[in-house]
Amino acid sequence: MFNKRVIIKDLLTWEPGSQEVTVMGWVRTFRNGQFIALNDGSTNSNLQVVLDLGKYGSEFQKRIAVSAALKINGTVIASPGKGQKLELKATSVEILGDSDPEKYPLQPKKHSLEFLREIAHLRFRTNTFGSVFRIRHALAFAIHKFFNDKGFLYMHTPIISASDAEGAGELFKVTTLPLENIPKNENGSVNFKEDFFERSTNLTVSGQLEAELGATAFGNVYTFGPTFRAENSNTARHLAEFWMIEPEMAFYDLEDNMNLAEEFIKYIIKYAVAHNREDLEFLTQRLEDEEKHLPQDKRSEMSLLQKLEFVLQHEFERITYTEAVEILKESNYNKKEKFRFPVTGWGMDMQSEHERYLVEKHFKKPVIIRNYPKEIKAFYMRQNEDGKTVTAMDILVPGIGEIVGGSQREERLDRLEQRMKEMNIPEKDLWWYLDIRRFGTVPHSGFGLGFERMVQFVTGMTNIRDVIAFPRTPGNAEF
RNA sequence: UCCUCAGUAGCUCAGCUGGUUAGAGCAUCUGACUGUUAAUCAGAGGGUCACUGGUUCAAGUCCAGUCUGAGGAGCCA
Repeated sequence: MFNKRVIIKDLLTWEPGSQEVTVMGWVRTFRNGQFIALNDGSTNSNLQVVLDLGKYGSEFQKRIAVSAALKINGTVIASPGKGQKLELKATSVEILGDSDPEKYPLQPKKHSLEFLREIAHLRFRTNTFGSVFRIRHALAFAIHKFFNDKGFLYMHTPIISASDAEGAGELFKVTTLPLENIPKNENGSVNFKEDFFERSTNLTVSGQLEAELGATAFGNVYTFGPTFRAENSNTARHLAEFWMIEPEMAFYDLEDNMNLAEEFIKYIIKYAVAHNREDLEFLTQRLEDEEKHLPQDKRSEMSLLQKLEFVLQHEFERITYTEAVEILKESNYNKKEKFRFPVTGWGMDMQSEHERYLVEKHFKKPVIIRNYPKEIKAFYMRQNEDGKTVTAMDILVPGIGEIVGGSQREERLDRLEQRMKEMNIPEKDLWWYLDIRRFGTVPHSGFGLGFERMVQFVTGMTNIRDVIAFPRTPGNAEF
């Protein structure tokens, strides 16, 4: 019988009254041969367990080492010591799993995030990663709740795909062909007829195109699944395997799309602020301690919790691409030539330093930029009447950059076909996508939100590798 | 992939213009103490100075290459 254990998070809210309970967890510290700080992952707060002096013998006490797993029976009493309201007076202690202190790498002290990344299988046992992953869970749950409450249908789009949806980026090939002896056609190309699917396939880079098929039947759908990009990107905000949320809505124009995206982002932040207060307070403190080493001008203007509250209380700034370029051109930064990449004018693809200037220096809050030049955006975005721009929108947030990319989709068959020709997208692979425009086509819109970037924004973690359990990046697929 | 910086004990780091047996805090081990909060006190063990090659009487320190990591850039979510 193991499931009668009391969860420490719940127990800590009790009024002590000599209740007899069983708790199980892992030792965080053992002080004075008498006091165990026990943690079961439900909260960063530890339960103080008090042992009777001399009752267990020194051999047994040695086994109460950091991260040993214990089952403890005891009574909940008011704590005479400072620092905790209650404690557990142990009546019996059982060691479920030993932890050799000579070999266990974690200590009750600060570790660098780089070091913890190398022991990702153990880093959940730290306060920082405990908080990050409880918040990650809460955000994932809030996302499903938000869409479910709005009547969206959760759609599972394929992981293995034959189409290169956005024409974007390098793909991971999926094959069962023998790598040491790949069957070839007469012209030397790979003979995919002999492959498992009898065609070339890869891991998905987006579920959007399939989600559009769902939206034009169910009205509102969303996907929430893994996404794969084989780009050789080595940055604090890119992963080869990441999770993406892609809502797709029929009868939505860009305005509706932006409204939904802003409401959505605020909803899930609000959920975390309401349900993960303790973890957010811990991470807020962590960031403040971190920034104590930095010079004054490098420190954040707001604490993590202040930043989240600020985002909740203010409208996102909404500007057009054209306005964004004007702001950049007129900025003191540009006039003093502080940008590494000069602002060349309309038609330029904004560099991250430009986006960061708009978000962090100029507006100091999330910004939605819409109506980009069609040349720098994907084929499926709806063309505006000016012949130059498409109804795209990106949402940029301080510290992270682009967190959402979306658009109204081109629902007019002739316009879509013309754009695909211009961009050399083969129509024959996407016949099903075009069919949607042939049979009851409707204005529709959607966006993609990078889940890990969202978790970064809410937790304040600066490296994306620290908000996913086992990060996949170039040269790294351990665990 | 490009640019910049770094790699010294299990962890975090010090080690000056090259010069004897390479240091500290924490952790670990031994002992003391016992209502502690990253407990405290005393002692002990622990190093291929990332790797390979070079310069030099002498290299942790200088040079070259390689590997690994971080920050920035590109690609993007």
